[in-house]
Formats: sequence, structure tokens, C-alpha cells
Amino acid sequence: MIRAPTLRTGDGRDAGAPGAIFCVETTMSDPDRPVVTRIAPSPTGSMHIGTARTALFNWLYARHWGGRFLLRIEDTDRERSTEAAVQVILDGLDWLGLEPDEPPVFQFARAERHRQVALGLLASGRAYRCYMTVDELAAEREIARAEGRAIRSPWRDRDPLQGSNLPHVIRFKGPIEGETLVDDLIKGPVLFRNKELDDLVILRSDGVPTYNLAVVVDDHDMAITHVIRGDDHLNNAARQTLIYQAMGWELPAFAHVPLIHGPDGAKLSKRHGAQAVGEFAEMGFLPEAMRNYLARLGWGHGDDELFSDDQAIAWFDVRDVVKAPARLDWNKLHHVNNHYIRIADDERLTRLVLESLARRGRASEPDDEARLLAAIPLVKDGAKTIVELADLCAFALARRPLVLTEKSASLLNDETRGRLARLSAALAEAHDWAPPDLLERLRAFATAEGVGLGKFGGALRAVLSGDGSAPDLAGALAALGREESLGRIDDALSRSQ
RNA sequence: GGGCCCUUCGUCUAUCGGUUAGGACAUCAGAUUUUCAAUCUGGGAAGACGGGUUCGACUCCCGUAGGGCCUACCA
Repeated sequence: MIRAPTLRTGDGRDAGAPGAIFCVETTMSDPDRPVVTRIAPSPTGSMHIGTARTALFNWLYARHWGGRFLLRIEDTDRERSTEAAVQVILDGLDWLGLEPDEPPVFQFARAERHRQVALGLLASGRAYRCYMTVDELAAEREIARAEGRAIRSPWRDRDPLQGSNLPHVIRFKGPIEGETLVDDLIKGPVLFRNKELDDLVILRSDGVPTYNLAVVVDDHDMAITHVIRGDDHLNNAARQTLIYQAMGWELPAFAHVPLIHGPDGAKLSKRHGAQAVGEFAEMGFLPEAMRNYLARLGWGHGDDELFSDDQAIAWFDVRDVVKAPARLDWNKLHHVNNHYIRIADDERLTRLVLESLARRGRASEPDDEARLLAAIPLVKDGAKTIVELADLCAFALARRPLVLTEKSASLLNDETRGRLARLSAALAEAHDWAPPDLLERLRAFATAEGVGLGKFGGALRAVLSGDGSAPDLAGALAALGREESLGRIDDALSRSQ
């Protein structure tokens, strides 16, 4: 088998060392090669949810085959790449639980390797120096577009020594005759006429390699067997294939997954509510819910909707990814998230609610945790997000004396006050302050008063919560505890009318 | 303009030539109920359009329409 060469990762201190050039020949097709996938985002801002899904697919595929899932930061665009954006990617993957199996590879650190490949291509006649000025290029572009053809450089077939001191780029010299096949795992065989493919710039005039060269070299050097990426790269795949062939390298399998669109079918953007992984995290979605939902978006396994990571890994095959772009559906995401909140551990939910509350600027109190732990089991079934869960727990977190909303206060009249006073006394006698017992007492009290629970339930809920939004009464009483519950009732009753 | 990709209920999908076109979310109706929610039961809802091929097409082929991507010294 082919071993992946050691790659420089990190700050690229020794990137320029000429001795660091290596070339791995992998011309023999080797079906036994262990599966290696990668996600290759560029650190130019937030981490798009579509990128997250592509990462998930790569991760699932690698896990399914017992292979490796790698991360490569495509930071060759020095203008737009930032340190902060790198962190966003790292944090995003970490939050999603899609940790790469090796430290990330920074593409720019490998620029010298790319440069050498470009020079090698130049030496072997598979690339050429192009001295077109920006104006000439713009003019050619205009003509080419008008004629409906790819742009061509007049330097393609000129003597390479000509004008050698002028600024220039190095272009790959692609074939003009023939066709190039991209046998995509998702889209099927896609044929491109070579004359439609322009000669791409592989080395900029400042000597910095371009994306199309860098991906090919890195994917090869990293021994990537399956390139699973957004389908905006399908066209590039053809040009990249030409480079693989010129280098005599074995082609990876390509799988181009459709992009995620917003609910209206347009490319997902900020105006659709969210776009970045971090935003979903802040909105209170659970990472396992995101994994399940994202996996289900554009991929399916029969009628299965809710499944574990292990099931997804066992079932996943890129070949089953749907060809068409999918729209983000908030309703379904919420539904899936609710499912995972229901089965989530209460201690963990407590921690998440506390974090969510802190993010919203609420100062924490010492016994918040205990109060949440008691309240969460009561309300989690109705929470679609952690933010909602926090809201549903508000009644438990409120401090005495509670401020009653106007609506709550209006439920207190002479009649209900009298009932609450008697109820308070009845409840005080409960020896076991737990839901079954409390419910029994509430019912017995209603019977004794000769009314239905509805006659005083509203008022009780109002004084227990302040705003009337409390769960099941017996549960709420139990969650609040004897002292707090009776205290809240007393507070309300002692209020001046 | 050119090249390429895509098109099943509102949405995500199943179907891989023969099904009453299935499931999920959403939606509607009913049940339950101490608010809201949750829960339970039931209903409505789809093969973009037009041609072929075939005994038979959502499924294969061609065309049209619509959407998307690429057409950068961005990735």
C-alpha cells in the first residue's frame, strides 16, 4: 500500500526548505488502499452549514470504511484568510463532534511543494509561462465570452524564453482535443470536452500557487482516496483530473454533494435565519441533532428518520446521496432537536441551559443548577431548542417575591385568594412532597371545595410562576419544593390588592 | 453567451419498468387536559411540461421550461 508522506502542518516555518520536496508515485490502482477523506474549508469567515454537512459526509464515509478523516485548511488566499476563521472551523468541527483523525494541514505551508510541482510541469512541457497583462486578459475574456468559448493564452505555444523577465503566471497546458471524464460517485459519469476547459493558472505572478493546483497536490500527498465536496467544484474536477493525469498520479474517487439551500430555494444565506455552524449552536441545537438532521438532508436510509451515529456510519454510502440541492427546513430541524433534548441527560441539559442563560446576560445564582435539575425533566418534552428549554425553566429560576404579570395578578380575586389560602394549608400537610402525592392533594382539595381543578389551577399557576407559564401543577410544586412553593403562594396572598 | 449539474406531497425523502406512489416534518380535524406544550387518532397533500421506447414508465431516451454551479492571478 501507499503510505501518506509526512506533511508539514502548523505554522510552516520550514515551508521553504527545498530539500522538503517529495513525490509519491501512485500510478497503480489499489482498491485496498485504506479510505482517506478530507474536508478542506478556506478560513475566510464563518463555517457554512453546508460545509458542516460535507464534513459529516466525509466523516461518515471514512468511519464506515474504517478509514481516516482529515482536515486541510485552504489558506492560500492570503488576503482573505484569517487566524480567527481558522479557529471558527476548528471550533465548529469540535462542536459537531467531527474531529479529524490528524492535526490539520495548512495549505499555505505547503506552497513550496506546490511551486515545485508547477515548475516540474513547466519543465516537462505540461505548463507554460503566460505573460498576458490584465488588460489583455480582460480583452480576451470578453472575446471568448462573445464567441462562447474558453479563454486561450497566445503564450501557450510560444517560445518560453520570450519575454522571460516580464511578470507572468504559469498556466497548465491542458489538451485541446479529446474529452475528460469525471466519474462522480453521486452525479454519475460527467463528460467534458477538453476544448471547453481553459488553461488554468497554477502559479500566480507573485509565485503563490492557486487553489486548483494546491488541491490536487495536497489530495495526492495526503493520499486522499475519496474527494467528497460541494458540487460547485464539479467543473473544477475536470481540470483537476487533467493535472492528475499530467503528473501520472492515481485519481481519487470524486463525489460532489449538492449545496444546501434556504427554505425559499435560494442559496442559504444570513437572511434565512442562520448560515454558520456557530449560530446553530447559539440557537440551542444539540450537535447530535445537527448530525442526524444534516445526514438526513440529502441522504436517506429507507424510512429511518431518527438514528444514532453508529447507525448512520453503518448505513452511509456517498453513492446514496441525493443529486439535487436540499432546502433547510427549520420545522424538521426543531423536531429532530426536540427528540434529542428529550433523550438527553438532565445534567448536561442543565449545563447547556446555564450557558445559554449566561450568553443572554443573565447573572447566575448559586442554586440555579439544583433548580434547573428539578425543572428540566418536567419541561424538556416541549423544548425545541436549549433556548426554549431555558425559557420553560424560567418559573423555577424566578426569585421570591415573584413579580406577577398583569394577567396573573388579575386571576387573584377574593374567591381565588380564599381558595389559595385554604389550599396552602392543605398542601402544608403533605408529608411526601412529590408529584403523585401532590396531585392527590390537589384533587382532594378540588373535591372538598366542590369545584374542578380549573377553578383555581390558573391562579395557582400564576402565583407559582409569576407569568402563568409553568408546567403541570403537581410537577411544578414538586420541582419548586415545599418551602419555595408555599412561600410563593404566601407572597402572592400577602400582596396588597 | 458557453459548459456542466439538478427537477416525486409545502419541505426532507422512499421507489431503482408493473405499488391504492410509502415514511417524516409541517398542516387540517377530532380526542385528552390544571394554561401552553406534549401525547393519541384520523384526513388532505406529489412524479415540472411535451414527445418517444415498452404490453406497461415516476423510473430509460430526446426536447422544453424552471433552478443551480462554473466560466478569477477566490476557494
